[in-house]
Amino acid sequence: MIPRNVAQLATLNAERPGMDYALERFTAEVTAAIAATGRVPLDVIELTTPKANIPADLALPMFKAAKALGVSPPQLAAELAASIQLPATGLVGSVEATGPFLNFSLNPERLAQHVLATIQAQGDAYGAQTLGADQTVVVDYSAPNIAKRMHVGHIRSTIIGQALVNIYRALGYRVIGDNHLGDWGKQFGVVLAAIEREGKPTTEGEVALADLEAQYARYAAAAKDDPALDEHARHWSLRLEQGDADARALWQWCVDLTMTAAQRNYDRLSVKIDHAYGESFYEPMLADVIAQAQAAGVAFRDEGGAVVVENLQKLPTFLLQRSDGGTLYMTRDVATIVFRLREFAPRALIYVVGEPQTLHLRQLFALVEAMGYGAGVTLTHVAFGTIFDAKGMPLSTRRGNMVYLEALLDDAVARALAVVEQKSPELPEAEKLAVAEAVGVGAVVYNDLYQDPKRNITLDWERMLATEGNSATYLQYSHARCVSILRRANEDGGGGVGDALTLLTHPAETRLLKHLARLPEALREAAARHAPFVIADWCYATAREFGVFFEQCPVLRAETPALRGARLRLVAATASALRRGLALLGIRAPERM
RNA sequence: GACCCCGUAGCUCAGUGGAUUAGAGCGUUUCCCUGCGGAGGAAAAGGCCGUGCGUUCGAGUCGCACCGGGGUCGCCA
Repeated sequence: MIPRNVAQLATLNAERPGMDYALERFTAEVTAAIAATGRVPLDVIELTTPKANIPADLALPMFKAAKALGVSPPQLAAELAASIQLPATGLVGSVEATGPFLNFSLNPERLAQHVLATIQAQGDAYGAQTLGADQTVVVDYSAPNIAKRMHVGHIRSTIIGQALVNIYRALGYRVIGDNHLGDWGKQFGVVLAAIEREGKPTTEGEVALADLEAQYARYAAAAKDDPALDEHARHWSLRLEQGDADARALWQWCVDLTMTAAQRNYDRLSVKIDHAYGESFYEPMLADVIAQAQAAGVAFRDEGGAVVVENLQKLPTFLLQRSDGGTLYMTRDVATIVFRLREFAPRALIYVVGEPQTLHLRQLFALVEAMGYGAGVTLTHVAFGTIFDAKGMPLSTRRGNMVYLEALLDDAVARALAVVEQKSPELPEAEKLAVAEAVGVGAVVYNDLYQDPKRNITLDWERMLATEGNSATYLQYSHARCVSILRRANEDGGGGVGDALTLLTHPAETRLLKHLARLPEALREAAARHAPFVIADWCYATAREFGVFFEQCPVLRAETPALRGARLRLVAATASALRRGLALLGIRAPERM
């Protein structure tokens, strides 16, 4: 649904007023100039971005066109280079034939003017687009279990999901985040029975949740040897499903306790989820789902009484209802999709769920389609890999190596605070704490977002909390340096003279400007691939280019006041854009650190 | 047994069909503070892109088969 081809994008952008980013305009100008020659059929114009070692910003490979015209690619390239007319005041600086390629370069002066004006005008919204206007996307993410602490199993869904929400919003989509709480099913009966047996924990917050987990574990262990306990737990879950007031009240108490604790984690992670309907919400719709599936002929009741779905797109057989009449999470997931389609009329439904659930979601999507709900909506599973401990073992409560989200954040912040104390002892205490919070939490978030979500992650404290290289800290540090320069410029009495942005033609300046200009494109790619790491990559490349610029181009002591003014504008834009990129990932950017 | 994901530098990762040099970071070895924040910058060394066939003018990228790692497969979520 999101075009990937650059030429397509140029066309698309031209049709959308209000979108006039430098690289899109550059591409449109190049496309128009090529078309104007009348030599190349429009349908073979496929512009590509040359590799870094090629001194050009856009290339037209001539292979296809040359074949169609019966000439050699280098010959056609040379011919076009000689005859093409470039707009005099546009962003295209030059065109050159290099072998079988026609290479186009940006005009540095006009690029500088365009990019800096855009970033300054857009501020915190830099990169905003209208691509998704009038289209709704529902993102299903986080999904903690009620009466339990959030652990590393939820952190990936939460962080990746929120980044995707931010990215889609930036593209203009109406995005609805839904927290599909694990608050139902047979296991919740055990929670209630355990509380009945041992009483509500008198502790608070995460500690109370830990107590509930312990109660749960004791009850489950006892029930192994005592069928009566198991039966009692089942009875509690039944009371819950039938709306028993006491059961419902106790359930609500658990939900409130869990969500209050979760909210503190969400606040620290800059996570805000629009809804939290949870599995329980769909209870009244389940009978209808089962009936519909049978009516549609995709499910049938077998001899044992279970409702079965088989031979669906060659997928393994699965159940929609247990033989004892109970429903399954598949049943609730179908109901959830039906509800979301009716309630939000989305164009796409995105599930940010772990890779082990791939088969379940394939079955779910196939079933929903077979029931006739597939039209006009794209169902996507953004599968993320598993987190292992330093020894490569899966994390589990039983194994005793489980890592809980709050503890993880606290630990990361404590370590960051030690670094802040060492590097910046002059900061006020309150600011030290704030910086440590941003740096520590940022490290945890970035550790999850800097690479493809599909990959498994091995928990490595040293790497996660790295303060150099491709790390959150490096990005935050780059931002703080920008702000520092701007602050000192103000203290010196003013930002410099005028806005002679055409002076920004030093190679380091031009490279930085080109990277800044790429954020809109990075946003589209990140959305199309459901891959926040594209934004992380952009942030990192920007910080690196700024680092080079910082070494090579003095700002406050620039050769002339005009150049100083222009460079200050570039620094301000870098700070703003970097802050924007980090915000998309849910990472805060302190002014000092 | 079937299906899904992964395999690129010692380690962690980008590279989603096109240019005689496959890119980063960490680690290793060297440099750079009489210039704005050294949580920086520059340089070097380090690769039969898991293996083998194929498709193509061209394959890290596409197809098939193997090998290695992770995962899933009717009454849990």
